[in-house]
Amino acid sequence: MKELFDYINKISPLSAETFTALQTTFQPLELAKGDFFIQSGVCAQQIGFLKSGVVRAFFLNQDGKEYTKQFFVGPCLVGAYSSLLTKQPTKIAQQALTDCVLLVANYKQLEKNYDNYHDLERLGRKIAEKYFLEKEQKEIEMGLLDADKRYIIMKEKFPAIESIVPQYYVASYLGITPTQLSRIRKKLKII
Amino acid sequence: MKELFDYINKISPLSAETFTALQTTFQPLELAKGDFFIQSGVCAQQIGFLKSGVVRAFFLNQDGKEYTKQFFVGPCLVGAYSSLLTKQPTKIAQQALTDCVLLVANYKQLEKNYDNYHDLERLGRKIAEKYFLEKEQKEIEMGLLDADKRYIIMKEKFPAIESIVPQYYVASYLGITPTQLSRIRKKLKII
DNA sequence: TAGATACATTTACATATGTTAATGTAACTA
DNA sequence: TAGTTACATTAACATATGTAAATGTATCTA
Repeated sequence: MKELFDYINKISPLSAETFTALQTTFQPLELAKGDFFIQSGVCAQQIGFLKSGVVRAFFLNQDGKEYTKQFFVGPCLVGAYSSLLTKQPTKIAQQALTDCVLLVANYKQLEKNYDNYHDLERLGRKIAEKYFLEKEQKEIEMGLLDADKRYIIMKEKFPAIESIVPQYYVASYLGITPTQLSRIRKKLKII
Repeated sequence: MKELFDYINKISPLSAETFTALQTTFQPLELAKGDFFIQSGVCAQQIGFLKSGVVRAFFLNQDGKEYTKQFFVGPCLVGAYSSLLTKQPTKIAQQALTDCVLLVANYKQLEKNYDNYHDLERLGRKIAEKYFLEKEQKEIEMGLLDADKRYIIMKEKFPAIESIVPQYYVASYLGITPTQLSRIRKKLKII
């Protein structure tokens, strides 16, 4: 539980009282490699704190084409955030790429506490703002940069990712095919 | 001021008291077509409520290439949100594409009120969450869809946009060149 | 060790998109 | 009205990326 406390406090500090109220709603959970934290099509109910492991969030369209939205590398929060917010079924699935250790909580229960704990509401705001900043960054990259530049940026952000996840997931994160990623890697090696 | 009140209440209702406190920080502002609400490179200080008019937010990279992140069609909020959050100079400029009527407020002053008014903090959370949802949607479109599909989606979302803004801004919103947009339009007309 | 499995790379060709420059078109202006 | 300005379209060619299939390369397993 200390890891969660430390992680949260870096985003927005909570009073001891608030954290105690929060604490009781979190339960331990373990995922084996390949397990889903959440499947596409269901309404998200849980938010998770990923203590260790790697999870990928991905979108699968009607043609069977996948887009890997994000890699979560613990410690961080996981969960189908947009589904939690909208109460609609999630279009984005989240799957463990390695064995994972988590703490999970029912999001509705957390939300209820917003009324009683102003500092928790602030945490909620800070988290939403943080997520917005991340999304905006990636949006700019996708709109403005070629895949090879996006690849370089990704390697700076997650230097180890290629040794953890298969190359076709990396390609899908970049919005390209494994073939094209192969070409880019080759090109960058030569340069 | 009523328009602002109505707009905000749809996102998250405020008490009369909170809204009164808020109200005093907003001042009227008019922008002529072509004016900048905020220039790239400066620290954003103001958040604006766009009563009427169209503003575009865009990113300009070192090569002089532009990416139009967003069209704001009033009534809605404008402002370099990421710069307001991070207190760093904005990389994203915002420019009036038509004459605009706004109410503007100093963001720091608003932020101060977060401490005193829980419902304002909630509004801040709801706005951040709303922005996140929009960004995530666009991210998926950019990662998964061809430009012609993105064009069709954009037309559904802003049916009038092409009659308001020049075509090269639309192209830049889609992450393509005017040339390519011209081809897509032609293709879609034939089909 | 031989085969199977899972993934990565390469090849050949097709399509989407970019670049540059020419041409078209409408609205404004002297 | 003729020229100018601002923008859109088109043309010709180059590059980035996709698709499908073959090949390469580890690692696992019987």
